[in-house]
Amino acid sequence: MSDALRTAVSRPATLEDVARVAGVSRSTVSRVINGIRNVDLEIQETVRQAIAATGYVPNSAARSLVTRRAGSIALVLSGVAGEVEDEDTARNRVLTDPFFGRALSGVVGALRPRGLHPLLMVADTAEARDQVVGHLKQGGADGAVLVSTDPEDPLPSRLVEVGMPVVLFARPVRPIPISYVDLANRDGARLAADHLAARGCRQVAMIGGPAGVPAAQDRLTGFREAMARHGFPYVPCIEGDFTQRGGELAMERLLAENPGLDGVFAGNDLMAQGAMFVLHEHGRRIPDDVAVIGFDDSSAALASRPRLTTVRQPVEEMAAELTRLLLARVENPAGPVTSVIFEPSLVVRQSA
Amino acid sequence: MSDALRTAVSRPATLEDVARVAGVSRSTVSRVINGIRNVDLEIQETVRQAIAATGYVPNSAARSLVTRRAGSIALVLSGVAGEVEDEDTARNRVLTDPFFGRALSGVVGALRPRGLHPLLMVADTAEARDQVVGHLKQGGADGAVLVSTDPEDPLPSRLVEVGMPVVLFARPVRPIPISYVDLANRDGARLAADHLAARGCRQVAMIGGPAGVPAAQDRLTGFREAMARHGFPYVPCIEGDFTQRGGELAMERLLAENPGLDGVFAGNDLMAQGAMFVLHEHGRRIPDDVAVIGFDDSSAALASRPRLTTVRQPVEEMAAELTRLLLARVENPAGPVTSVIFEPSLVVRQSA
DNA sequence: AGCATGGCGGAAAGCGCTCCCTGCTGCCCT
DNA sequence: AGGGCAGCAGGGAGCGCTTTCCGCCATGCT
Repeated sequence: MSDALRTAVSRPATLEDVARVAGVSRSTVSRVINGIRNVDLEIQETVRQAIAATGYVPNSAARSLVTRRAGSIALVLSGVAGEVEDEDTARNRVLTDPFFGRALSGVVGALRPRGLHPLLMVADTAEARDQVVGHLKQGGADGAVLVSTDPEDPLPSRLVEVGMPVVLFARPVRPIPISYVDLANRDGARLAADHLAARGCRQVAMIGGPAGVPAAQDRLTGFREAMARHGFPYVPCIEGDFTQRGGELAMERLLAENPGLDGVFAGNDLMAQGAMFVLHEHGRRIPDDVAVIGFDDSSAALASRPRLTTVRQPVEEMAAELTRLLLARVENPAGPVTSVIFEPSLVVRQSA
Repeated sequence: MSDALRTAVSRPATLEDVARVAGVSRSTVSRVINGIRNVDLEIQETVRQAIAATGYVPNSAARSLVTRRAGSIALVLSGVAGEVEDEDTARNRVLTDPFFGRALSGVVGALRPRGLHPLLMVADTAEARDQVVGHLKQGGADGAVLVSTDPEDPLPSRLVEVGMPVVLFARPVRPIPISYVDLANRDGARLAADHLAARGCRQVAMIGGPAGVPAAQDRLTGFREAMARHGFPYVPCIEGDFTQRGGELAMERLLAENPGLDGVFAGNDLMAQGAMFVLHEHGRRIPDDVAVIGFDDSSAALASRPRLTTVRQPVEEMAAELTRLLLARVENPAGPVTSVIFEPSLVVRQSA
């Protein structure tokens, strides 16, 4: 026994070692460790002691080899390369975006109870995408949670084609058999419109997200529809790129074209923040002269002054649910493709 | 051949399959894939074609089993549990912190050329820490980059003890044999002090980080020393917790105790931002009435109005270097323990 | 011409684990 | 009282890969 202990120090203990110490076979030890089926209680105890004595930890590579399970899932950030910026800057922008942090938090939270951890992959170039596909095919992960910023991203369909369990944050542009979570974006936009109208705003405008992004389209459509119901048939909209800088630029133009503007709805909080800065520079008081509503309820909403009234998107819960969807698919790849749509809510603070 | 191709479709191709198609042995194929040693060029070509034809991808579990390399490294965020907040909130705060995003970006950037990806682990509870240690011992990752917010975090020494390649972001409180990167925090604080003094500030104060954090201590010491050289023997300091809210609270107190204050140095940008809000509420103009300097040069610095003058910490480069340090250690565990100290720089914008 | 030399490919031994299959024991049912 | 039939433990195959060892052949030397 002391011999067994000694070898355990030099070389990591194996099942064989534990079996020898416990005086049973490998199979029995394996049974105790995994689905404890058909093992005498007394023997179980002996084995457990032997495990403790040897300091045994199962080797995950060996286990993966036979079970064909990696025991990890990939979190892929895809299609993030801007056209002008370089790779590093683009990666940086995405990873620093509060949205990403919240999504990550949700994924981690959902994975934790299963003892799993996400493998973080950034697929911002064609080469990186190949690498991701390769890694998953190698069995480097059992499935992937995809957060794609580019609606034309080829990765989702590629992964679905190779039979990988994949789920998507946000509805895909083209219908493909894939589970996803999304937000009822139109409803969110309606919430904002109703609030602005109730405040008595008579000349509102929107700073939209990139035209190609479905969520951005839905927010615009929803906003315009709701405003139309309130008697405002046309709402001007300038397209932004979901960054603060983009919001500033859009606001400048909006203000130039509509000096009498008294309400702004931005496609996300970052752009709303940019808009508020510009409004401030132009001497407009918020919310007295111009009311501003954002979208997301990210940390930026609380970190701005005045504090931003915004449409809350429960990103953490959405990411957690998405992860659960993936896990279900990993368990049962033939299972149904499902999607869950979350309802937004309006968080009223000071800006509107 | 068509038969070989057909089976390759149903079941992932193995080395054996490739060997059969190429008409060589497993060993040869393996040699071609890895360190191409002693293989005839013509045969290499044949093998490569066979690989392409079968769509072969090496199974990483099998490879790991024999090479004893996981082919991934862990990025561990440790000791993040606040005392009052719940687990989810704490995790959220850390993952949403711009500092984390930048660090992550650096790690990913350094890993990319090697075709590696980080496994993200959050070790905020004792249980989670055990899980991390377990996972690493199982061979789930070849090493770990540790970003620890709590200076008393037991994880670094625990991992060093079990012989895991580990590196640390920021100098450990107690000296342990571990490679790390850090910033010359005192120099950074001096930069801020010199700038404030040069502006003609006569009554400056500081909003420090948590007293237990070495970096926070260094920034305070460095600032006080430099201010003393400028003829200001005492600089009041209120401790914050590196959050915007903490900065607001500290600023309120500072203002109450030193109404004539005309310069503030905050231990990080988030707190500086909070301070600016409070200053604004109290009718102080920035930088005319009160000059404000932050620390980090995070995205928050650019996202605030006026734009924050701050001490830049090259987090991305530091994280990248740290990752390289880890990789070196994984390659050669007996190698020397090294640490790299980065120099900060002052980024002058509008707030000071 | 014969022998050492070295480049090159194949055979086979595992890496540590899971899981199927077999065989043992003790019990119940007929 | 004998034949099954659970319940439980062990033997062993094999997951897909790397790597050592060995033997083959062609070359260069004496």
